[in-house]
Amino acid sequence: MARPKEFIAEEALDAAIGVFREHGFEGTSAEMLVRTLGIGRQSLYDTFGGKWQLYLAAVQRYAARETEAHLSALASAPRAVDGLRAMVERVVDDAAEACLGVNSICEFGTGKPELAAIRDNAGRTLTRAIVARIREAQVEGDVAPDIDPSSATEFLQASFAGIRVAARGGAGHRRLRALGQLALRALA
Amino acid sequence: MARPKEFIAEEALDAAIGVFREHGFEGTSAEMLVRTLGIGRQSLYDTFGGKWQLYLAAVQRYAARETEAHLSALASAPRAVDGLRAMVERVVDDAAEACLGVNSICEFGTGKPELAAIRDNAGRTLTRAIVARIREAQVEGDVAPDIDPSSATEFLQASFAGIRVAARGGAGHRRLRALGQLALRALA
DNA sequence: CCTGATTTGGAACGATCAGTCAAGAATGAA
DNA sequence: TTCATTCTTGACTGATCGTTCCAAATCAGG
Repeated sequence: MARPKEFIAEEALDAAIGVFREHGFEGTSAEMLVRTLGIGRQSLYDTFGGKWQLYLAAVQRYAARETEAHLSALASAPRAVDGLRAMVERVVDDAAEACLGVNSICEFGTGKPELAAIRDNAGRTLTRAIVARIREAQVEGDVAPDIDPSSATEFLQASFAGIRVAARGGAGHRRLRALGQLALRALA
Repeated sequence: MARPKEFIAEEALDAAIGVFREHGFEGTSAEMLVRTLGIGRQSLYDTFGGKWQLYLAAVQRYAARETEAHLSALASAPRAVDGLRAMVERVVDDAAEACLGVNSICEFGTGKPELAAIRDNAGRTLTRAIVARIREAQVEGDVAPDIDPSSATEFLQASFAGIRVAARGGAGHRRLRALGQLALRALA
């Protein structure tokens, strides 16, 4: 039909995730994006619409990837508590890179409905999966029966945010692991 | 000798804290500051030096206030564990407003040494106080003896960050309280 | 009352911002 | 090959950024 694009939109999106997670939305300029994505200015605007839309798309993609990684770890062991532990350990191991989710929450809070909607949608599936796994672990005797599974799930997710903020603040892998272990201890 | 200032630097700083904690550094413009602080542009630059220096001063002052509030809650009860609980509950109660500390960590990470230095200095005193109170609580039998007090302290601080991120993401007071309770449970 | 010192507010600065335009380059279909 | 269509490139836009300059205003000391 006509000239094909010289880049792959998804790869560009991945590069955009890398910039936004490190510098935030306001801290990222259009020129940084053009340089990092390796595409022309006009291509960027033609393909993604603008800086804000690109940001939303990046958060969306990041949330999907992150959810998948969480679910995968969660299901990686037959015993529920081992799945929970694997999920925590993956967060610890990957915490060296800033989390775009935490970043977007801190930067915009609940002020941008479109952004909050992306986060909520991505979080729903994960939340359900964690709740289910905690219930399992309660049946298996690895999580205290008096704990509300929903609260425990929110606690784990908050702990992930805490671990990631700590990592962003300079905490090393050793300390992060201790944080993860203590978070799990709260459920025992 | 000459014309006195028409504003009080510390009050202006408090106003600056209010703007920065809500919009971050990059998200705050000089005009927003001028309007919110209620002082002239030139007065702002004469008094504080510039946007970045004002930000550093705001973080500094915020860190001092926050540290004091933590220490006060920590010492508010004779029994150590009650002091720890009071500290957690204060964080929960004040989480409706964004935390400038968490914000600055998320926005800049370890990239700005001057900023990291402010945080580290403010954190040192608090960390020592929490460690001491946790040791006390261990002696009193309220915190498990096999827990490393330093790790537990870092865990509590990370939990504060988690609670604050959750609040910024829209979690209500009820949920935040559950997070705080679970964090304390990890120490028992 | 002056006079020297300092603050103040508004205009203005160059730089950079996100976003657009136009013209050339590259493609597939006819 | 030719043509219509799309993509790419780089110059360009008005707006806004943080910051500075300057003149008027306001004080304290003599």
